[in-house]
Amino acid sequence: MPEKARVVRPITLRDIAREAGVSINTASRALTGKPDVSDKTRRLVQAVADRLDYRPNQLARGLRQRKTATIGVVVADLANPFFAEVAEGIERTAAGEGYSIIVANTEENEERERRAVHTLVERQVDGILIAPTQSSDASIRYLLQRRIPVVLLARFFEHLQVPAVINDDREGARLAVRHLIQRGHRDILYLNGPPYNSSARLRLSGYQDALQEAGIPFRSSLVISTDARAAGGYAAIQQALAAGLPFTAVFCFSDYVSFGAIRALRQARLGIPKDVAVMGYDDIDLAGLVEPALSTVHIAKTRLGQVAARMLMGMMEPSGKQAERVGVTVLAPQLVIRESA
Amino acid sequence: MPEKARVVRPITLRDIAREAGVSINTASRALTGKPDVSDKTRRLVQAVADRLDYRPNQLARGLRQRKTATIGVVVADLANPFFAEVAEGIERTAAGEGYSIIVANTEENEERERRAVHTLVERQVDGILIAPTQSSDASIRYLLQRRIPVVLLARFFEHLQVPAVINDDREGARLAVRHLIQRGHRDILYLNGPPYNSSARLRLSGYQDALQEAGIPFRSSLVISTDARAAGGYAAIQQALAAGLPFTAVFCFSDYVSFGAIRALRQARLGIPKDVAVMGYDDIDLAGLVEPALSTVHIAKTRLGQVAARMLMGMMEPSGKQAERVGVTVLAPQLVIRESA
DNA sequence: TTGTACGCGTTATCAA
DNA sequence: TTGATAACGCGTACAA
Repeated sequence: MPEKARVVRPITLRDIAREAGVSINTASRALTGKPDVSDKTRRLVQAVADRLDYRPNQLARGLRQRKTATIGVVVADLANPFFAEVAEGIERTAAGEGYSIIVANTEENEERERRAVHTLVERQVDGILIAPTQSSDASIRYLLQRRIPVVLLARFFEHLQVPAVINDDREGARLAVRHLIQRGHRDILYLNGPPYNSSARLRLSGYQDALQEAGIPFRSSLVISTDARAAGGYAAIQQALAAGLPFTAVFCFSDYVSFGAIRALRQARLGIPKDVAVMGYDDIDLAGLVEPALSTVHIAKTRLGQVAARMLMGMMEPSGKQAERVGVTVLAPQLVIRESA
Repeated sequence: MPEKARVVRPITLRDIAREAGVSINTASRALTGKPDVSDKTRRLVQAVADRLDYRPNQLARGLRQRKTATIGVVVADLANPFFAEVAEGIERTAAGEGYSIIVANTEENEERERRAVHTLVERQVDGILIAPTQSSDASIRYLLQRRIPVVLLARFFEHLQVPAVINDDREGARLAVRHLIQRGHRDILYLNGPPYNSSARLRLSGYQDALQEAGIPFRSSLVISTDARAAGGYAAIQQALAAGLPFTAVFCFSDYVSFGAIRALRQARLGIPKDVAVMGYDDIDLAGLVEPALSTVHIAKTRLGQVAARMLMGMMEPSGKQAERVGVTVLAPQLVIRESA
């Protein structure tokens, strides 16, 4: 007959206290490094805790302290290298300060975002980092109203005063398109992201800025909205080619879109950059590894995550700044010229 | 003088109870869908809760129930598309069942893994999914000893009986190398991962299997260990070329390694697959988008995450299976022939 | 069907 | 310097 598995009850402060012959209170103070504990008892308690491998229950601690050392991270798509790198920057920074992160995916879905935010609130996270689906700002307003520290990632709302860490999208697009123009292109296709996305709007402005500087008239027919994925870039190029749109260069909303676009161009037997130049945006890891190496606009993704996390942790301190006083941090984009343009 | 910001105290069950004119207990039972509550009071309580936008404190609930509906996820590198996709599969599955995930990165560092596991234990996660750094099994043994449900991701320990969801690495490598042999290659370089990694060992076996089947003698000089990153693949090829190693094909531990290898081959003016055929492993998103499109071995990454999450959630149920009875799930790899080999 | 009392494990307050 | 006591917000016996 098999022995019944003995369920090991976790060691609590009470166990430590009993074993060390002190009160629970004293055990707590000793272990949390509070003053007003004699060195002798502190060492004793510490020794017992070590021996029993005591692990404080952070649930109980959080309940009591109204502070969980947890940050909620809400992104559109974890599998997207852009967000994955941002998340990595956040995780590293948070872990360094003793914070854990709860991660939720929205897939750009408003309802999933709503649920994710509620879940995080119920789990008493100390603050939230979120790349908002911008079809609605309800979740953000909800957090503001509940006075929960929040910092937006990579996107922002013009009409809402919320701290954010973003890339200078307008400038980045300007740099990219200016580069294409310098290489002699005048018919530049722009495969943009979805219009509700703040980056998409700003990059479109940057695209227009660069054209205007060069005295090239803007043609809305050369701007195609995509879903910002590779398939979108692929489809958009096919569509452009079929429609007989005249272009010698393509500026893409993201590196992913570029990869799709390049694939479609190749299938049409167009050489890159010989026949058509291509520029991406984001500078994901693989951009420099493919053939032709992708010319693109670099965003400091881990840095973005790191800065956002630091900003949030600052707001979460007892004496931390209020959201209204934090503002928006804008990261400078950087042009990366490789082979595709 | 600025008005002092009134901190809005969160709504608790007590507030609901008072407002609805019932006891806290009744409020709780009404909201958690327990029986023994009249429809009338249930509706009343529910209405009050909705009106006040009540959010149950999951810390308190978890403390009381000894169950947090939280899964700890420990991976080597979130920014690696492989783990990012696995994580996505986990998140989706978990969220669908009301679970949240706390994510930690180890960067293959044993010490970070140790800390991550302790943190998760202290936060009372109901179970842990982990891609173990395999330089040590201490963290895994710790979890087993504490009887915390754990499922390994993509890697496993021969000497430890721990549930795991893995890819059939040996078979995958066999398929890849067999394919190269069928294309007429006999001098096949293998850029392997680090030797402590279980996948690296198994894929090496698969490589040897395929050679043996074809009666090709194994030469250890054709196996180079890399750090499984693009830079590693790049360096390994340079080294192989410099050493004058004879090879007409390269099998790589991962797609990332392939990209690095391809870059180095190109710089040496070698055509792919004309002069050298290249096969990867993983089939990350971008493998099919680059030029030449990468031939590789497909791993169902989101599926791996999904299966692992389901397995873990099964073990976490009160009547759930014990770890010893769960076993290892092996996912079948799939050969994907594109252009590079 | 409803309410009272207690405990989950911790920290904070206050008195000794 | 230490200890008793009361929370934190919720769920669960048990009694009404």
